Formats: sequence, structure tokens, C-alpha cells
Amino acid sequence: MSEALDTLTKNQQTVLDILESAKEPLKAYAILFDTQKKGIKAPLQVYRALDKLIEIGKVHKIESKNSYIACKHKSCDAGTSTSFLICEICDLVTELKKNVSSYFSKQSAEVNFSYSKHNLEIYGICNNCKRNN
Amino acid sequence: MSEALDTLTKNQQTVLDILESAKEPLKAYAILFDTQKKGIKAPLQVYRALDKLIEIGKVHKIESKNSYIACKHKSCDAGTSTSFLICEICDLVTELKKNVSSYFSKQSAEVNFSYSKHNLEIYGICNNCKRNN
DNA sequence: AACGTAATGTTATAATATAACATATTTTAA
DNA sequence: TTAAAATATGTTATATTATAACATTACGTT
Repeated sequence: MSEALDTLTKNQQTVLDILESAKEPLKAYAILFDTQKKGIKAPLQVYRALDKLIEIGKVHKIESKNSYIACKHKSCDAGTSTSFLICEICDLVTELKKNVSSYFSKQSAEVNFSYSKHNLEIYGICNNCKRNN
Repeated sequence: MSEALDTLTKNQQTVLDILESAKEPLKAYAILFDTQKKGIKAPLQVYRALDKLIEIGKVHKIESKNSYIACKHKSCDAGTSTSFLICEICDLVTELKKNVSSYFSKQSAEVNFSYSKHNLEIYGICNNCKRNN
């Protein structure tokens, strides 16, 4: 693991490319469909690439949608905590940059729970959809 | 729907009973297994009961674990927002009573996003496991 | 009683994800 | 520079999670 974090294998890069060019989060089998012309043939190839990309923080999973999204940030620490705003109308997902971990850490401590990481999925209506409705 | 919210059907009550007596969140097929002696025979019967129980706020889904848990509160407003503390060691799940919605609403508004509801799943170590390790 | 709504029972199947194993490639270090 | 170790790949099969479709039953409302 002395290897640089930005050296991806062919499958990993293929999956990441698809996610980075997607407007919404993608499901694993949608990724499979989109990458079949690029040599990926089986679900496991997608899931393995996703596992690695998540591990290094390039991709996050949106648990409530069983979907995956490329991280827009420079570097998300090791793919642990995530906070998303998810538009209920257009499916746009934006990642909260603002660090909410310290807030959760405090809330957790109040009930004697040692905070380690979190998933936060906030649903609502994005700015664009508000204006168009 | 003029019916009282606390009148559950047989299947719904059966599923709720199992969840209320469980120490950890249960998966749907675990519920199916546990309820087969009580007449539930197919996954769909479990999922339908769960859907209803979630709708009325008696049960919540923990998305990152594909698991279901009975709500300990008097009345969780219509099964929308949830906030959980999940122990990484013993799987104990506790629901945050404290209302964090206003905090999220504020955070969301800062980026012009209209907060509607949320799922929050905080992982860490519970008080009991801290002491025993 | 007749209607509308919700719940049920049942079979089949869709959607999501991993196991197992053989092979290939890359990294590390002797 | 090559052998061992670690990582990634390819492939088939299968496990897990969840819903579709449709016939039937229960039940509250009028």
C-alpha cells in the first residue's frame, strides 16, 4: 500500500469515469450496463471497483438509494463519513462540505457514545427545483 | 383511514412483536424466519407489514444495514426522519431522541436547500462496549 | 346489502450483492 | 532480477433483498 492513491486500475478508472460524468447517483447495475462496452462484463467487477473507490474516498454510497456517486472534493478522508443533500424532485445529490462531524461527536458524547463516523442523508428540494415549481 | 393508528392487523402485530422483543435490528428474512410459526409464509407478507409499520412510525429502517427496528418512542411523526447511534461492536442501536432536524434545516438553508426529512446513522462504540474493552 | 378500501395469500421474478476459485498483474524486497 | 506476497481480474454460480401481478378475503361506510 505504498502506492499512490491516485493510481487506479483499468476497471476502477472505468467505473470512476462513469460516475464522474453522471448527473445523478448510479446504481451498480446501471454502471455495469454503461461499462459493458469498455470490457466490464460481470456485476462483481463493478462491485470490486466500487469497493476500492469507496475505500480511497473517490466514491460514496448513498445507502437509502443503493446508489453510488463520485466525490467532488479534493480528498474525502478514506471514505468514512458522508453527508448528502438529496433533491426529492430531480434526484440531484450534493455533498455537504461543511464538517458536521464535530456536532455529531458532541451529540453522541451526551449519551456516552464514542462517535466514529456517520452517514447523513437529508431529503428536500434543491434550489433549482424550488424556482421551477 | 378513520381507523385508529394503534389498530394493527394480525400480520402487522406479529412483525411488530418480533421487532419489539429483538435486541438488535432485524433483517426482513430474519423476521420471516421468526414469524413462520405464526402463519407468515412469504417475504411479501413481511415487507407489507413493515411498510405499514414504517408508515405509521412504529418501525424504522436502518438503511446502511438493510435492517428494521421498532421505535421506542411514544410517537415518531409518521416515520419520516430518523437518527441512530449504532455500536460497531455489539450492534446495539439507539435512536436519538434529541431533535436534530432544526440543525439540519439550518445547514440546508445555507445552501438554498429546503429540508424535508433525513436519515442519520452514526457509527461508534456504545457505553457498555467501552467499559468492557 | 352493496360498495370501496385495505389487507391477505400465493407464485413468480426483479434487483442488489457476494462466494468461490482459477488466473494474471504489480509490488516488494531478498 | 527474480521469487514471494499482495492485489486485481475473469468467470460462473448463488445468496440476499425486495417487488410485480393477480386472485381473494375482511371490513368499515353508506
